[in-house]
Amino acid sequence: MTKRTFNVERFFQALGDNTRLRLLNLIGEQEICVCYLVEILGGPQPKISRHLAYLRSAGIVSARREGKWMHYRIVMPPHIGAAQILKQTLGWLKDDKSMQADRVRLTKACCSPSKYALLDGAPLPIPVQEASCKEC
Amino acid sequence: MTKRTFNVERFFQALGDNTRLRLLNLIGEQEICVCYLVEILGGPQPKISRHLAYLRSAGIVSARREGKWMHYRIVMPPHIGAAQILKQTLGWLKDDKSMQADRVRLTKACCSPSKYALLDGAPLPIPVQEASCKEC
DNA sequence: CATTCGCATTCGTCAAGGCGTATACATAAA
DNA sequence: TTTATGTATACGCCTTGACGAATGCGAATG
Repeated sequence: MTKRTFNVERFFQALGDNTRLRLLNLIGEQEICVCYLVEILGGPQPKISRHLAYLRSAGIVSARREGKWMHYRIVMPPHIGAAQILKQTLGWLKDDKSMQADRVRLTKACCSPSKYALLDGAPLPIPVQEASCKEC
Repeated sequence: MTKRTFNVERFFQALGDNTRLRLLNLIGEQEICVCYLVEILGGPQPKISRHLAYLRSAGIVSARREGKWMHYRIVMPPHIGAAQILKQTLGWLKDDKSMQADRVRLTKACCSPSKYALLDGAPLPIPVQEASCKEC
């Protein structure tokens, strides 16, 4: 709704921030509620929200409202080249130590959301495409 | 000499600017003199120099002095993931219309440098690795 | 030497963007 | 209709970085 034309500069700029890379890593192949992202990244909620807005404006993620919860998922850019780079980047993140740690913490949070004040009653992430969540 | 440790954010930020993408596209698999880059991009020389400095600090290019001429070439980042993304990006640029036009103009300049005031007497680009320049 | 040439850096200005804080908005619950 | 909850936006502050213009610096040339 915001950015109609895909912008290459904007695309790379969106990837040039560690918080946004962490968000993309956590979202991965799921459609995930914002509250999980806030919980795992640990920062103030507006910070997360602003970075998600940036990713939206860059056309890298899309949002869906479900009641009072917002679900985010990664959308592949229209340009084949950009899509390949995004996939490659996500794969790259999987090999990163701190990114792996983030995902482990997300998995734990998913398995027992009631232990986290922010997550009590929150909807679980929904795998998209053919991906499956072995742990949960 | 400037940045010792490779920085992921810095890497993507370096790619998030059209002038720098044009520079990387022109350098490609050659070791090329700055004067060509100034000639093709057409802007003021300090602008080109500043962007080249940015790419250097991000560890994406390296510079070599030869007399009064400076030659730039692309260096692959130490991280395999980053290297793959850089290669993919360079390939992506090859498919872009305006980037192709830049390369055509570079080829023309290489074939008759004497026609350009800035390039009279300038050293020709030197292909690196196994790449060959069919046109020149 | 001084000059010229190729390129890099500095300076001042301005816009973009990151952060924390406060607030607005949307939905659901009471 | 009020209140609470989840999320987004607005605001002020500060840093980064892009630009044009001017200047600095190394290497060749006279």
